[in-house]
Amino acid sequence: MKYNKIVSGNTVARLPKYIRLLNDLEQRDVDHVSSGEIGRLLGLTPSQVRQDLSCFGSFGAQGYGYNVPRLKHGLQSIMGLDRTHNVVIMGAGSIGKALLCHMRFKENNYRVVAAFDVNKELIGSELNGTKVYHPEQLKYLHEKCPIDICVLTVPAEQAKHTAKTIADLGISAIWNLTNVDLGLQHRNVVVEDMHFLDSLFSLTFYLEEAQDAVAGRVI
Amino acid sequence: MKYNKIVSGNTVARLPKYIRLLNDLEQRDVDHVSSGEIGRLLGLTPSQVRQDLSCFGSFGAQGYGYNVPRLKHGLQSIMGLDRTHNVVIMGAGSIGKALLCHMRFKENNYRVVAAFDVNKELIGSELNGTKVYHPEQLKYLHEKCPIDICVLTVPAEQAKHTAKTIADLGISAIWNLTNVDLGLQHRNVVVEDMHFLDSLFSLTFYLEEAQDAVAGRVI
DNA sequence: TAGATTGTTAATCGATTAACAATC
DNA sequence: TAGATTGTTAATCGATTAACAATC
Repeated sequence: MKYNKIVSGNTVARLPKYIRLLNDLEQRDVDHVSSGEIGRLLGLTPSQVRQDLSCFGSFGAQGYGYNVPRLKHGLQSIMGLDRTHNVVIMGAGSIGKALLCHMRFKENNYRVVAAFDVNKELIGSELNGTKVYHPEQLKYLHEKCPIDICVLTVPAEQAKHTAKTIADLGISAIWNLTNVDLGLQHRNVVVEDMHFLDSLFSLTFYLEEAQDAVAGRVI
Repeated sequence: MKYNKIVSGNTVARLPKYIRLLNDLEQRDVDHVSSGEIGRLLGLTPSQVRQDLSCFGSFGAQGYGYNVPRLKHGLQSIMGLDRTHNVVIMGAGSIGKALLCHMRFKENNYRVVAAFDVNKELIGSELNGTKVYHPEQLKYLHEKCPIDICVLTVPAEQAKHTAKTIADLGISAIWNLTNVDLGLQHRNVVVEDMHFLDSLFSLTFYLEEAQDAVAGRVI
């Protein structure tokens, strides 16, 4: 994929929101949309929308806007969502299980190849059609069927160690849901953190701030 | 809480990371730490750390740095984490259950008052010590015991409707884990989104980008 | 005291917003 | 054609980084 500009992290974080909106519009049979309308629906300025999209090429047409399916497919291709990615779940505790049952992996072109857990009662069983293995099997699985993304849902104490194992095997992406900073030294592994507690703490901060404002205290 | 400066969203997003680090340091009996050391451990510049902290007052001492417990308690107080917040879980599906079992709510001063679900088999049961009610009970519970934070883990189709109900009841914070943009009009409700798919999509983008770079393609 | 490190002011860098020629 | 809207360049705004006096 060839880009026109350097893509900022903020832009990348907005791409899924564009895709989400475009899916909505497509389902409602809207065939085209302007940057102004996209902005209105997502709380962005028209300029921002056009700047974001122009990082990846020219999707629109003057006087008309953007063709919804075309832009959607364009963005999906840019994000790699049109290719199938092999995924494994490390840790079949309740968060792992919840993801297995409720994340629309298949619909979004992710193939959940296996789950891994040290719990002997789980090993050999199936969770929503995905078989659970002992973690030491990961190496063999990866050799047989290369893993693109490891979803890390092990207990916090095992997070760093498991992450290192994954990175050492040469798996290139970790989706980290452990609320632990992995602190990996590997250059060639991409990590995306989803820290539940961090998010809840931020919410709490804003809640307190809003209540202070109502109480008339100085902010 | 009185602040020196306007606190940017980026700064707020970093506060939980400081707290996480300070907890670590406290457990290892480190009694003081410099902005340089904090920066090294979190991948920030010393300046950035000092700028962030100076939004909330003067926690440090020249030539010494920051006292770990003092800074930790200071930040916790600023974020409101030293006060107890009443929480309910809307939607006791597998994500709701996973949160009930694995989020350290209690240890972090959140009191999970109740869970709500339309599933008749769940109503009346207990999940990890939390009783499940029919959603229409929320109103009465909130009158009896004011809810600070609603955790939204209902299916996507019900997300917007449930959010509106919550906001109409006057509950001031929603932690949204539904992968849906709620689009609330209420000014006085604080929403924090945790979009699983958005996060996975961002990871996928970076993975593709990294692979393109390895393949020597132009970026 | 001398070295270390803060809090804050100034400089730089990057992201957002505005403006506008091109054109559907 | 006239109105609408793009893609891009320039202007503005905000966040990060650097510098430094104050001082533990």
